[in-house]
Amino acid sequence: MASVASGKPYLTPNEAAALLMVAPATLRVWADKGLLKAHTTAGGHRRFLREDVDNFQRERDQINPHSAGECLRILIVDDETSLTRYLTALLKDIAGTHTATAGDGFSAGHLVHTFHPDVVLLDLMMDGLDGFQVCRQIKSDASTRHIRVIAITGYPTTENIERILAAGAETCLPKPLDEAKLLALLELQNRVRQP
Amino acid sequence: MASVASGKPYLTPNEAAALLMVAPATLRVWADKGLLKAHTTAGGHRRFLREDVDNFQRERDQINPHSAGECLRILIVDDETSLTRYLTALLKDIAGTHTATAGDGFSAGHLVHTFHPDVVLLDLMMDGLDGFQVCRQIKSDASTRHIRVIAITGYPTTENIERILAAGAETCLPKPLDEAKLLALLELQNRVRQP
DNA sequence: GAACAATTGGGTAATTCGGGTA
DNA sequence: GTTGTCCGAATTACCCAATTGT
Repeated sequence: MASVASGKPYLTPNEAAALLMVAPATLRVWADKGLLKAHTTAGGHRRFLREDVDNFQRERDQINPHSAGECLRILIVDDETSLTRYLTALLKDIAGTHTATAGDGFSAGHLVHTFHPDVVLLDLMMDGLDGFQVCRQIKSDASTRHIRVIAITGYPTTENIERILAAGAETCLPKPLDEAKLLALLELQNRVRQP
Repeated sequence: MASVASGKPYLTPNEAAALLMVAPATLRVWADKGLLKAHTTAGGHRRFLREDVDNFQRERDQINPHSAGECLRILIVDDETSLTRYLTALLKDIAGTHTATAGDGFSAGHLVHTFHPDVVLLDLMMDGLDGFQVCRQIKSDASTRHIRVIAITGYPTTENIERILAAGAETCLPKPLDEAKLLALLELQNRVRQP
């Protein structure tokens, strides 16, 4: 019955450096100077919170090309039009969101690079499309690794959940979808609904 | 299923200048004028996205940005490993070629943006992947439209051929593949074989 | 828990960059 | 419109021992 587990809530130096479009060595300089807030592991390695990285950029009036501005960009990957339509309707009424949908693998791979999503809502069981693979590929490429992946499945078995989390998803939500929980994950609970 | 991964997701001024075949000083002028989209690091250095540079290049003149290099980049899209292995073996012995393979839709969509192919060799009939759709999507996006698509099919019916050409493919080759014809299309007939 | 590959830290030297100007 | 050059500053490369994750 376990439905929610948390993935990795921090960024490694390499990931943070990629986000800031800078070499890892530069990130060390910034962290040492105190320009960028950094946490430290027991062994002395630096860890960064996405929030801190975003703030760091915002303070410098910079736009992160990967998570541009105030708008939360959400990519919905599912071959069932019923779910995509439901999710699109749910999210588009909330201020400050931007959604796109992919019904097949090629679209998904394409949009990951042209739509530049902050989050991917990913159905696990699709015809001819392996959600686990999709997640693994997103997480294995430097240019897309930072994208949050929230999995959705009608078969929330322990094995499926473990597999998708191992693939890099931060959470696995069961169907039918708990709206409140989804919005909480996206930090959209308190946003104003648009007319 | 992807076989080629890309490095950092951004370009430094020197790298971008090299791609555009101009001096770094010129790049600064273009960036300052807003002709070329640029981001900046915390220290004020400019950073460019491959995508933006490609788009700029394409707008500036109609020359394929990658044909400028010596190397012909070939993406093979097929879920049959037998054909991909055959094609990879055939092409990799030819000087000045670089190949990547995608066995599923997501990989294909991903590699179209990270591998930056000059040509896509596309099987039409794949499990869970519609080759016609893939071709149509490549041709409908400004950032990938310039990529040549050569279709391959075991069912070269008049209808299939017409459909894929309508979708934007430049040719449809029947299986079994005519090596000479393929190499002629790629303009590789006379290239030296590597040891 | 042990082995292994990948990543990181720290330090210094080398390179690249921005801006002004020609 | 594009490029060369100069200098201080920002970024990066390179080394290797330690840490991390699987």
